[in-house]
Amino acid sequence: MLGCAAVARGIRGNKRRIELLEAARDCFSEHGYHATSVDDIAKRVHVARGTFYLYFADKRAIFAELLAEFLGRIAGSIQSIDLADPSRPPREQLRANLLRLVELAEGEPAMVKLTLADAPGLTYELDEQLQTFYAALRLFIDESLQEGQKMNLIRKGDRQLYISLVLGGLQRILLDHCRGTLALSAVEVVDAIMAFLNEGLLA
Amino acid sequence: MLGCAAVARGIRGNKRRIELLEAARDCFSEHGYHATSVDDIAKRVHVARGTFYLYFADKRAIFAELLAEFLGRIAGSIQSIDLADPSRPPREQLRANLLRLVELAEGEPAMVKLTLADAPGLTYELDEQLQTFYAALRLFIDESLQEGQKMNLIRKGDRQLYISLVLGGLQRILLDHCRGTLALSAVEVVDAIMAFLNEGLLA
Amino acid sequence: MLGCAAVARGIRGNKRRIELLEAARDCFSEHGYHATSVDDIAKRVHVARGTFYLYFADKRAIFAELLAEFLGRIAGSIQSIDLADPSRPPREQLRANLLRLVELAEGEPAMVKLTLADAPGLTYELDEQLQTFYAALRLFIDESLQEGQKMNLIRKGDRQLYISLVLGGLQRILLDHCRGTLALSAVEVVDAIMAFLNEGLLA
Amino acid sequence: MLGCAAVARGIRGNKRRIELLEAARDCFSEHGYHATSVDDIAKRVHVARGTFYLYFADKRAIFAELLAEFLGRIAGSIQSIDLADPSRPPREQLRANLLRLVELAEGEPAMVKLTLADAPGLTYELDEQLQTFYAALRLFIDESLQEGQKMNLIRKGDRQLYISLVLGGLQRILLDHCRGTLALSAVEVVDAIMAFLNEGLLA
DNA sequence: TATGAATGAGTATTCATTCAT
DNA sequence: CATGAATGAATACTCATTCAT
Repeated sequence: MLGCAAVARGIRGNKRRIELLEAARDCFSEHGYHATSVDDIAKRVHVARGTFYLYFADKRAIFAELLAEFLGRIAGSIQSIDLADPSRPPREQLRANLLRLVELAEGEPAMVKLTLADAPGLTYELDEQLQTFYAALRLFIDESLQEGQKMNLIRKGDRQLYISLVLGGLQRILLDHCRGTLALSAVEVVDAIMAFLNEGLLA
Repeated sequence: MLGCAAVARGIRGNKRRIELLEAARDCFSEHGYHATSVDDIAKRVHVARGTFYLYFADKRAIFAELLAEFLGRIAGSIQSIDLADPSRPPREQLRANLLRLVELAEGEPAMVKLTLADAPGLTYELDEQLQTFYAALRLFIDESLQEGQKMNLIRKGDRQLYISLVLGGLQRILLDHCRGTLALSAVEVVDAIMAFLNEGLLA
Repeated sequence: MLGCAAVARGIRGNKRRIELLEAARDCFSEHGYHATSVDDIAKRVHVARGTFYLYFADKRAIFAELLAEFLGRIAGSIQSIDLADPSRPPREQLRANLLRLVELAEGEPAMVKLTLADAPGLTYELDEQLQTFYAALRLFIDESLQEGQKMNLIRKGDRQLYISLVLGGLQRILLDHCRGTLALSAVEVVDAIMAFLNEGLLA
Repeated sequence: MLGCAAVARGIRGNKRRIELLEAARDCFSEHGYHATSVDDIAKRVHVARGTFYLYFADKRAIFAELLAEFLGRIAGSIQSIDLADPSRPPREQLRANLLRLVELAEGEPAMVKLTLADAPGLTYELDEQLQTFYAALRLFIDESLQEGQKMNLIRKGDRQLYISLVLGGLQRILLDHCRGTLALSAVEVVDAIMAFLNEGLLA
């Protein structure tokens, strides 16, 4: 879990760090950021409060690190679509992207909740962190859509609105999927999204 | 006599209540729930802290009331679609619903932010409040979709997933629209959504 | 006591402020700055911890205010020596200055201890505050000495060293006088200092 | 054999002790006692925190030891004045004492600051330590003055006050001299003090 | 109705000190 | 001798809430 971002402080120290990160992730996602005290996190690892501060500057720091790490994994799961590759049609590549995303979310339901439901509006700095990520993501998607529109793979229309629509829809689906509200497999989710993108909702 | 006096007080009292509600709405949307103190709200109305508690039980109460009132207005703006009315085809009715929603949001950007970005994950009780609303909304939409699928107006497929997708997309659009990120008029936004629902994104 | 520097917050509030200032002065002088907690100060006034923060931003603020107020009173007790006034010879004026100083100190033994023994080396900001005061004081004395040297009222020699010697001696005397170590009256103390300035120590 | 090993350890251990003492002296004089953590001291010697506690019981202990050592050296630099020695007139002996003191201070500016500016008001125990030293010093000076007064070498007057005045003045001069505020050589400083003691300040 | 002084529970954070390795 | 991870007591500070006026 939690990738292998932090390597400092030797192997022992890193283990404790990761324990704390996982405990924080679970506390935050169960009770929210504000309702979680540093002591809650420390207690969950059976460690004294002071120990927490050996590894993280403060409460925000551990949240920011959780967030940064997960946003990084999300970014890593998205691959640029190669329109020229004859062996992999664009729709296949898009589908693969969606599938990786859904599977990543499935494996980290707590982080999905933190990232999509709790993080927005927590702190100015955290919001910055998120805005930066989303701005980059939207830019990336915008360029892909523009390319697609040129090649008539994507319908004409306001791309920013399309992005909002798709991004929002996808976020909601990931959240609901992780919560178990949607009783579908990853593949079924992706297929349904693809169908929607292909034909819309109205017959 | 007493009655009259009481009513008079009631009316003035109501004015104060509304001032406080508006002040709270603006404080919350500007700085977030936790970064807003009861004193901030009271000061914005040029009233003492104690006065706040004459009108609201506590801080959560005023947020809950703001939320309930706005969710009520959202619910009120959505009209059931009458499939039998020959003078108003279903798509027209759906379009009208969306337009009312977008215009409602346009008029209350602060409440849109509070409802969609800040409220989730604030408190257990607030989450309950939201879940209840969304559950009812989803149920309502689900029934409409079911009806529409029966009559071949809506494509087959997992309705819950469709709802998540559309709801999430719509929420994101409302948020971005209120933030001014989307440089479109209400009608243009609605048209684009309708186009998406009609044909999807991929050409 | 404690002058009338703060007038804000109405009469009631000012009373509480002054109570807190006096409590802080006594706590600090009895146990030192670091060994005094905000709670100690509040308890001494039979008031809750939070009340302290209604009147002072933090612990340093109340110390800084005590110090500033007392340094102000010291400055106010020192009068420029008018060499031209035939009715009041310079020595008389110097004597009067010293007497005012000793009497001021006698009335505020706690503040003497805080200012002379505890304040130096507490905080960077506090040190600044003191340095500024002493720099101004030394400058003032230096000008007086220079004038005196011109008129042959003061012996030639390095003025900065003289100032250090006299200032240090005076501080020590004030401290010891307030502690009761010196079993003398204010007038006797002043007379002895004057004798020393006149003739030195060695016969 | 064991003895030799123990001594060897003792010698190395002593080296570490001294390194720690010097590091502590510099940390304390740079940032003050409270702003210096045990870790700061240990880090300065490139040693782990735990190592500190192999040599000193706690933080106060190392400060107390620094202080005791320096007070000891001060005491050692002061020689009893032999009034009977015809080859060395009393003023010469006094002058020599002052010169030794100023030169000692010049060589240890950090300790001068610690002893004169920081130590007073730090801890009850430390204050005791200082009071004991000063009491002994004052007693010693008092006896010398008494002797001097008997022989008409010292002016009549309250000896305790004289001591306060001279001690305070001397302390201030040593501090300012170490800070470089006084732009004089050790000899010049001593000469000025002697002139002051001889004739006072007023012409 | 309105006030605002007072409350005190709640938390983040620091750091001297210990101890297993 | 040396380490440094772990400890947890100690404290400053915030802020929702109350209540006497």
